[in-house]
Amino acid sequence: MESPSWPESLPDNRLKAIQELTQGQDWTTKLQEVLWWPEEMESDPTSIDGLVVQILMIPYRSWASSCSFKNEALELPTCDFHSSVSSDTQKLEKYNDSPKTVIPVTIKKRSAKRRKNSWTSTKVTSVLIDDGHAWRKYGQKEILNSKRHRSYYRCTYKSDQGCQATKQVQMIEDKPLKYRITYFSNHTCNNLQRPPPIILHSPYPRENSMLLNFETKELINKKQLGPNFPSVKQELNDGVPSLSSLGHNQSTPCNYNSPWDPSTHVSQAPKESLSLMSSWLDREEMVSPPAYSGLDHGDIISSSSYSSMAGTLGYHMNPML
DNA sequence: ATTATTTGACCCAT
DNA sequence: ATGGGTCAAATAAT
Repeated sequence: MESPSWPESLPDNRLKAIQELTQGQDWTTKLQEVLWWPEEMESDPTSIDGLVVQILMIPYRSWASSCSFKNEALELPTCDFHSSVSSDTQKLEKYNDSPKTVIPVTIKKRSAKRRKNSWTSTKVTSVLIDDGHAWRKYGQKEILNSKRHRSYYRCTYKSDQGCQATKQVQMIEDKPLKYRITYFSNHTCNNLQRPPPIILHSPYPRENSMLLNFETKELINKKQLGPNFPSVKQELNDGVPSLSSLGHNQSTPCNYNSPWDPSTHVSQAPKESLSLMSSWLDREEMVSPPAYSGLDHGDIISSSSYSSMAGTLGYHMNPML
């Protein structure tokens, strides 16, 4: 994975922590994809398991990487990076040694064009799946050489939080029904108005509604769980669970001297699962332009993908399962 | 010039 | 009041 260009003045351990978090964001995005479109992924359950373990290890590893600061707080310049996302519309003008430096940005007043080198991900699906994000349709157009229109969606929180995520939905076939869904840019918003999409819906919910049990690696029909199965919202605090809610239940207070080790709470993935994971990561359809890691600086901390996945994982820490 | 994409005002449902 | 869809116009890319 190619790391973004960080200021040279950042200490190695801080850079490492940043890279750990960046890697975690990338993995959670991939795990989200396999959960949203399991029929398109030839993934082995053990590879999912390994991926989950790796993701859960991220807070621990990034903490371990940064703990050599001892009494120095880990002051990642999240807000500054967030506003310094490299794009046509935002220009980084200055960055000096201090992580607290406020980076002046120039915002172009109006651009009707998406940045050329933005991250994209394309999926073809027979059902329009609720991907867990809030979208607002902002346009629809008949496309040349196609009988069917293309719909344009932007993140609901674009005005609130400046989230640049957009998606396009276009029907490409009637029989069998097929839609091409193209996502542009990662979500940078923190809002999770709806539960993470661990419950997968289709037009035929009785047949396809299911849950993924990380411990047994089995897909469970929702109806098997009965009507009292808790909703995700019960586990979330303001939609975004804290790390402590991820790693500790109520009866296990956080001990900062011995950080929670997720590998002891989730069935340990065999080493082979990591290689399996790598193999299907190679197959997945993320499309990134050259020399672009698919991550904006701001994604490292505030990625909704990470938050969403954190919610998902927190949910499955519920003893109900 | 043509086409694709985005903005912003407007309308409607809740 | 608020949120989401529609649509004409503006803007960018080719």
